[in-house]
Amino acid sequence: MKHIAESTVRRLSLYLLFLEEFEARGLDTISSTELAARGGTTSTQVRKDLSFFGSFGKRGLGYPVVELASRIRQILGVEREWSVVIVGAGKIGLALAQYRGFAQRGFQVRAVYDSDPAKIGTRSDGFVIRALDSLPSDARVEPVDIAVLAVPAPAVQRVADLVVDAGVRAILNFAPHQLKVPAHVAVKTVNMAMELEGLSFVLTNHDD
Amino acid sequence: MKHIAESTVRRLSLYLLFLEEFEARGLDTISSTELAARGGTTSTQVRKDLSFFGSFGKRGLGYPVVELASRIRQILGVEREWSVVIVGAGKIGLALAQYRGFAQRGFQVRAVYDSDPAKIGTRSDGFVIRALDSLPSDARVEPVDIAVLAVPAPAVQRVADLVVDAGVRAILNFAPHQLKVPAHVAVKTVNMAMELEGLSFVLTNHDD
DNA sequence: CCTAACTTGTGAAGAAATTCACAAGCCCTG
DNA sequence: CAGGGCTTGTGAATTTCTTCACAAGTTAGG
Repeated sequence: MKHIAESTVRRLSLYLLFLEEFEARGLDTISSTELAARGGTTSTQVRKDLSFFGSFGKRGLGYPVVELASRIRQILGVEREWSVVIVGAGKIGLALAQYRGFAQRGFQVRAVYDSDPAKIGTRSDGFVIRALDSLPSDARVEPVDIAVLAVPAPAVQRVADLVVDAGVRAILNFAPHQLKVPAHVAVKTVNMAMELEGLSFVLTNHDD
Repeated sequence: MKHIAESTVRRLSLYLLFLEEFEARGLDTISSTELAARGGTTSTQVRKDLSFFGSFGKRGLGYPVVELASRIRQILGVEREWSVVIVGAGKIGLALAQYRGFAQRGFQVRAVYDSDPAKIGTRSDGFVIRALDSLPSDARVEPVDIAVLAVPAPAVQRVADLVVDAGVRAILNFAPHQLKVPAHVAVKTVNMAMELEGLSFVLTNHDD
């Protein structure tokens, strides 16, 4: 398959979000124009994005909502379940552990890890915090697809190395630190301060 | 000024992160190559990004670490303080309220709001949860630059409308919902499930 | 002071992403 | 069953972003 741009994948996620809203409202079909209006993009962009994966619409009519949603889920790989672990039982880690948005999309949080002895063994939101050291052996028993890292920046590279060694092939990193991982491991970093900086830039350089 | 790409701004944030590391390590100068290696980009990209804003380096030598960091802070508008409020005193909102990464960059969390009467008035991490209804009058007394929205998706548009009416000009949205706001308001949405979907896509379509 | 080894800054080239423009298909109405 | 009004799918054009290539400036060493 031709290389798909990251931006296209992000938009597909958005489209899926809207399709599920439309699905809930019982609509049968939706046009690229409606989908675009909802997501702040253009109808051409919607059609181009979808065209990379096939032809899902009917000319003159639009796209069948349920079917398109299902196809996008397939494309994104979210029609199956993914096994997720959270590393870091701080405020952010625990908030993520109980976040419903993950489960809704088939991301099953299996366990929460921490290296702080004071936290290990304690219960929070139905999770018993496990020792980080036990992650590799746990992962052998029950493979982990995605590790969410919510640990302090100075520790995150070490933790990333550990989860990669444990066979994890995708990492969602919340620490403000750029990870170095082998090529076969996918990483996304969410840097919340960076997002605010983006807003700060706009506020500062906005000519009004 | 020429229009600056979002991707450039994101990279500037990254450069600043690295520069502060270098600063802490006491290095005087840094080359575009070193900066690039650290952030997974190319030296040309670094120089091009910086060139939009001026010439900060010395040929043959590199960039003065402290000065470049300071200039980037200026460009991003983070050499000043920004007044931030959090709306939504759920797990995620409270985690964000106490997140140190914000304060480190001059983003001062002034207050946490919620509309749940059971939460209003309770104390958490040093914040007394305020009634969402009081946000507009609070904002008149002490202006709010940025609102961070950590409320359920169905409520977020209503909340966004409220904070925009209260004079907020930038929103960081954590709800999985695309906001509609007036043109003069800057919005960034962090959709955590969407990030996982991006990883899911890579895991699914990765040919190995 | 001259040369070698770096490094920046930047037009120009190249690649990638988005938008344009339109043929082709579908549905509804009369 | 013909025509009008929509809508998709997609090559081509355009715009945007990245990379190339190199002149020009700096330092260090002999």
